[in-house]
Amino acid sequence: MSINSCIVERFSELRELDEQEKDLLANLERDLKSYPTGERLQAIGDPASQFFTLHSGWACSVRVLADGQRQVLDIFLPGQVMGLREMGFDKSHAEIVALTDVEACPFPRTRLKELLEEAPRLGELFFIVMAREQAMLTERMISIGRRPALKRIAHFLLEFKVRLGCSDDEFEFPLNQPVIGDALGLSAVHVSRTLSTLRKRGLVASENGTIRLLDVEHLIDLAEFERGYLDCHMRWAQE
Amino acid sequence: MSINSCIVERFSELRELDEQEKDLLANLERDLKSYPTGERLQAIGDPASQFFTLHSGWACSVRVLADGQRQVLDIFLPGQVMGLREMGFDKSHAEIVALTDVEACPFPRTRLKELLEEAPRLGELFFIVMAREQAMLTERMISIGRRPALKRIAHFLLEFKVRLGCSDDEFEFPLNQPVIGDALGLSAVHVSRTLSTLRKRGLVASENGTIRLLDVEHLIDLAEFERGYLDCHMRWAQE
DNA sequence: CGTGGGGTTGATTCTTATCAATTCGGGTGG
DNA sequence: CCACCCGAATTGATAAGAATCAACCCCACG
Repeated sequence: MSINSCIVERFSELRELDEQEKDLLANLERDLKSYPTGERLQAIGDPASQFFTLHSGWACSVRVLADGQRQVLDIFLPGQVMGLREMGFDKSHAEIVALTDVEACPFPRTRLKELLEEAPRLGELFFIVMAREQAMLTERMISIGRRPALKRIAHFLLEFKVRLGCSDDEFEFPLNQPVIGDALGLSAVHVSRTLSTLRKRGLVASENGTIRLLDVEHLIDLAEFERGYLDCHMRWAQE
Repeated sequence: MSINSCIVERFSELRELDEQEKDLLANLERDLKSYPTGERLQAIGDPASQFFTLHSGWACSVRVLADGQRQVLDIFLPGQVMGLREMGFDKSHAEIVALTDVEACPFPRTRLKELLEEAPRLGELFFIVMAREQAMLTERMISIGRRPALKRIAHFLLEFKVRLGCSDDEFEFPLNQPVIGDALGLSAVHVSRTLSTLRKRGLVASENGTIRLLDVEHLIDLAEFERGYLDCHMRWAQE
């Protein structure tokens, strides 16, 4: 393949893949299209007949309520398959929106079905991927339901440190405050205030799209962040 | 099989099953154990090496925070597989608790793997089941994040009407107010007040474990409940 | 008969939303 | 180069929604 495939990279973290499996996965990421920031890749009510692999940039799925309020459901990073949740439904229940300039590859859901027939051993990996995404959903549900704003945001930031796999404590973070609010069930104004107190406490620093976690241990403590959260071990799939 | 199998019933709603598939599924529900109300089927940190099929009664998965607050993640009804989300992780991230007297069948996760090897066509159905559960999670995340208590509870009640598949507007509803609160990110006290205003408005009535929706149309309107939500069509799996 | 869990109700407090005004920085066009 | 505009972020003042605390009732159950 000419481009390096993010999805192959991701899945390789779960289990050693053979060449056929790698090829099949990489095919899901072959025909990249570019979408500018803010572009809507999928609208509510669209027939749920296609998925997307995200190759570069950040995206999210979001549900808009009657009064204009928004709830962000997922934040997608490169290597993720977007739309898997719509599997089993006729119509999409959420929009998919590009949060930065994005390269993604749309593919029909039948392709996934074919792929699983050709390489049934990949099915298990898709299960694990879905389970991991559910774990992120439930963790955010816990945040929104039971944690105050400060812990919510601290937890949210730590989650990205883990998801991005950066050993460093400074990373690109292109989410603006309204998006953070819509992901965490807060108003943009309150996100601003809360980030500001995190800054005042010397826990984080940020400048134009980059965030730096100044005291990870303290943050983990504050957020009751579970170490090992999201560790999907290769062991599992290899048993 | 001697007992009728709830899980076979459930899966049959998604696709016509052949006899082998039915047998394999029914096997997951063969060795029923009884758990009294309040019993913990699984604890946090338990090795995530087994799942449960729920045969009768209601159960939930719940996460307890350091300060004792709780967030209920799922409410399980008969025919559901409990613990699927832990797939891919070493340790369980949530408790599973019996909300009523319960009959359930624990089985090792390896059984699921074997089953999928013997009947690969069932894999797709498990995907759809997981997607449907994710849809319920996201819908509740939207409630908790963005809907006021009245709409939250209205939506919650309507969801059970759909999940229970009861054409009637009156059904068994064994959840007490603390549990409802923990599922919806509210305090038990506020659940009481909110249910009371729903009653005052003539929208619902309830007595000892039974609830009656007096004005479903109005409730749907109030909750912005999407008709067709959770309709996983047989069509999908049959394509 | 006590006991404890669930439910209700009232008073008060706390967190967060909302509304509004201001600043800042980055683009755009004259 | 500057005036302008716009979106994002900040800050203050106020309001709304829900939590908390507390008292009480009811009832099933030992």
